[in-house]
Amino acid sequence: MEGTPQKLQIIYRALVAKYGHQGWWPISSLEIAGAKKGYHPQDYDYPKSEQQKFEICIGAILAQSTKWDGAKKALENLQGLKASDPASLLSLPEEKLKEAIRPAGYFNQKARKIRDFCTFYSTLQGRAPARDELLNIWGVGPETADSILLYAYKTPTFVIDAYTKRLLIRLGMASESSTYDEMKSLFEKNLEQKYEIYQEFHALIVEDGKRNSKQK
DNA sequence: AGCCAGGCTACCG
DNA sequence: CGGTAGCATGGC
Repeated sequence: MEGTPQKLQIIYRALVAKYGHQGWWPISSLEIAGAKKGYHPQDYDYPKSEQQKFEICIGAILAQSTKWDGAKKALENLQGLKASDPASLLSLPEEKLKEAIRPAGYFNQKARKIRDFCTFYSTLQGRAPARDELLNIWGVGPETADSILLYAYKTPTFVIDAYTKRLLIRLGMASESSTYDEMKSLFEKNLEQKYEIYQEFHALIVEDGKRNSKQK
């Protein structure tokens, strides 16, 4: 794979040129402060607080197979209930939790996922989770685990989602049968292993994917 | 009015 | 293993 590194770097630069720096992961407190949609372009220091870090984790679960707006509304509802930390979430009655996260869809499953995640998160005592630990949580698969590691913990692990797979197939760099880990290592082996680049690249791919699916 | 979102689990052969 | 139904809401 001689041309692969250059290919990915060229795509990356082209996407930055086309859409500009994205500033993922969106953070609700920034939106309140006036940042566009809660994004923070070219500031890679987020999350800057424990609360923001936790919000990214829950947001990653809520955003599974759903539009971000729905996940965002769910996060806002939880904040309205003052349930933005593991202990508060765990003490929330089951029905209250489901009602709050309803806009994110799959609320029965996601309620369990959030509860299980909170239980795990509480055992961390502030340390970063290992990827395998995340994957052992019910409801956390590879994309959610990598999103949490990349955006909440600044770990240089690449996130593969449906848009990424479509892009790679379109570029002839993957096939329908390519596995998650194959595609993930394609990026990780051919790019500088910097979390800033991984964060930006994934966000750009999603932006590109959304626009392409809209116009067609 | 259907289709599909920034997936994952369970269960099938 | 690979393939797929089921999960649910909301916007277009």
